[in-house]
Amino acid sequence: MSTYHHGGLRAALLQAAGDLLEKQGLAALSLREAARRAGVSHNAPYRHFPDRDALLASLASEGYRQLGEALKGRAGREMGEAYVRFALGHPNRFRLMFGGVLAMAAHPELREAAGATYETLVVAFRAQRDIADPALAAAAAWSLVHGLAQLLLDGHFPEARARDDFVRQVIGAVRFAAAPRPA
Amino acid sequence: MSTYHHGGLRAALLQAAGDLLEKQGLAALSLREAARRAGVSHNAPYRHFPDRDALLASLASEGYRQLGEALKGRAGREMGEAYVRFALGHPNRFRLMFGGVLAMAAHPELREAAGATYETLVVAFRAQRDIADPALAAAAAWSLVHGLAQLLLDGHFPEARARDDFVRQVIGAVRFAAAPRPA
DNA sequence: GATGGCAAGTTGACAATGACAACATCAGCA
DNA sequence: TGCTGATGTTGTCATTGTCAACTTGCCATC
Repeated sequence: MSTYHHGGLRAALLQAAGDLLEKQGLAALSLREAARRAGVSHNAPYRHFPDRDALLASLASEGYRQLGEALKGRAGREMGEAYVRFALGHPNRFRLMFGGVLAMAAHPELREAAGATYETLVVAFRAQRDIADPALAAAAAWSLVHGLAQLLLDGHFPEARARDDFVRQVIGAVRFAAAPRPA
Repeated sequence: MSTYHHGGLRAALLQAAGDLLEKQGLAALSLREAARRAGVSHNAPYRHFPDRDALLASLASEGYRQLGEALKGRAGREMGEAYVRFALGHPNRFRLMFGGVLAMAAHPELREAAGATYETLVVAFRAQRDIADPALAAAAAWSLVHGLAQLLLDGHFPEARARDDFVRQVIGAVRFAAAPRPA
């Protein structure tokens, strides 16, 4: 069987690149190494991705979908905790998604995946009737958990020995402005 | 005047690298380009920084100090807004500081600069007596503004046409748990 | 069943980069 | 005067992203 044509190279590359990213970090992720691991020549990836950034964008999009899955079905605090858990569980993927390496504008695929995930958040908040402005609350909630995740990842909360508790407490320390007057 | 010895190479490199970073982004920042701009050979930087990461760490430390300056003297909402303003005003520097490119642990200089800035935040909150747990509130506040900044930077809030107002509103949508009982 | 075209892979090349080693310059001090 | 160490320099290497040109082999069409 001639293996000249790989068959599922695109998927194999994403797999290899994902492995590299998660286990060794973004810096270790080169197109050539991914190609090596997929058992093809150093230029084969260009048949499936216009350039390195395109590969990264695909990995990030995967990440948004995974994150969306992790949030689905949860609400409130629980959703926030799931968000942070995802970030801590996939630090390098998370950083790729939000590290500003990729310009959202240049990768429509990214924008769509990210937008869909955000939508999950907004919907969850829209359900709670006693909140003044659900959209604003959703933005604030996302900001809170996102910032918390990022700062934990970067090691900015050394006092957080027991991460799960810390996360719960921080999220618990916040209230959202109630609807001014139930008119 | 023989210019064999530059005199202030370290500072000149930081200057050049800072320019590159802020104007063209992290990807465009190479040791060699910085050396070129400082008018020295491609290897001169190694006399002042062990490797590229060390240069980046210095740039990030500068950033923490600048951020500290921007926060100093402000409190509450105002401090939060200043935080976001700093991030939006120096996007690439901010991303370098928090993008996870640098491992805090590997650069003590970084840890110290970041810690000092965080201290400013905690102190500001400790002053407010009606808050249950100031340390927790500080962590939550930092998370909130940090996440907000990051998400804005990445373009995740396309609805935020009027950024300043949006920031004010999001920050305003949050309350911190009050002290349970003024014992 | 031959054939021609096109997607998918391959080899080869190039410039840029981070890093190492060996050499050059020069200020200050014994 | 002459040494020495910090600061710069030149030379070199492996790695990487990307472009160009060539190869393979499946599929449709005659």
